[in-house]
Amino acid sequence: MYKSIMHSPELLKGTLQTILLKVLKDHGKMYGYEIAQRVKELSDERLLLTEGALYPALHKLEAEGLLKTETVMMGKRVRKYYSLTSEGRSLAKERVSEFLDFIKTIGNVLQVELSG
Amino acid sequence: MYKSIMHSPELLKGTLQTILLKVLKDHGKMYGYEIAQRVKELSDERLLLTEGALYPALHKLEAEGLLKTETVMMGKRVRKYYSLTSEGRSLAKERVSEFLDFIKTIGNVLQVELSG
DNA sequence: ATTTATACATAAGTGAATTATGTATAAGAC
DNA sequence: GTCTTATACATAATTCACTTATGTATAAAT
Repeated sequence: MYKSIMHSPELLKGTLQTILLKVLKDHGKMYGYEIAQRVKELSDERLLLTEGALYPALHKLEAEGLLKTETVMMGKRVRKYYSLTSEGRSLAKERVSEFLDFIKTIGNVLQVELSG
Repeated sequence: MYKSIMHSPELLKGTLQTILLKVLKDHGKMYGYEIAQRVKELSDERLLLTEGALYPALHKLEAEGLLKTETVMMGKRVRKYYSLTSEGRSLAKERVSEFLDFIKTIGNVLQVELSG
């Protein structure tokens, strides 16, 4: 994935950036693989980020100045830690509130109750 | 659109089918333009379905046997009414529950409250 | 010794939607 | 009476996020 177990992978489109930003906001400095694990855990195995989605998305956010990186050698293995820049932090906030607007709007159209 | 005013049009991807099925389930036999108007109204102007998204989506659902059609001449103008088949009805139900699962899962990952 | 987990990366392909066009009738503005 | 807007359908070209597939390499587990 960013796929799977969720029956409608299409629904997930557009949420990846929001998830990356918010998870980094909540958990601080993290490396790619760690983010994937955290998301898997938080989603109760429902959201499995694949490398093909994850890494390009992180690179893009970095290129846009929303994330900053720090590469660390763990023994002989490379780890690239990502954290939010100040712009990243404010975008995280914005994206989450957009997501809440989005589900409220769709909820109205679908006429469903959105209670936790 | 299926776009616009909503700041993150990306989020909308994958919800169009669900919306079409559920709106048809709730409002019965409708034609394309009418569906677009209804969605606009239900979303308080936030979801504006464009023809380029709407008609191909309806055609696809029809081709898959989820919708049936009835073409009517209104004076000299054509109107194509769509309604759910029984498979369409059951898919509508499934899609809505998938959507609820989806927002619950994403809500957990984003650690947000989803109260109506 | 072999499989699985950790850890990164990128290229080719898909498919839903966007953007752009096209056709045509009816109503409303002025 | 003409011009604009609304009604009502349709489809082709393009975009771009994500999927699928592949590649490299170390470390742990069985």
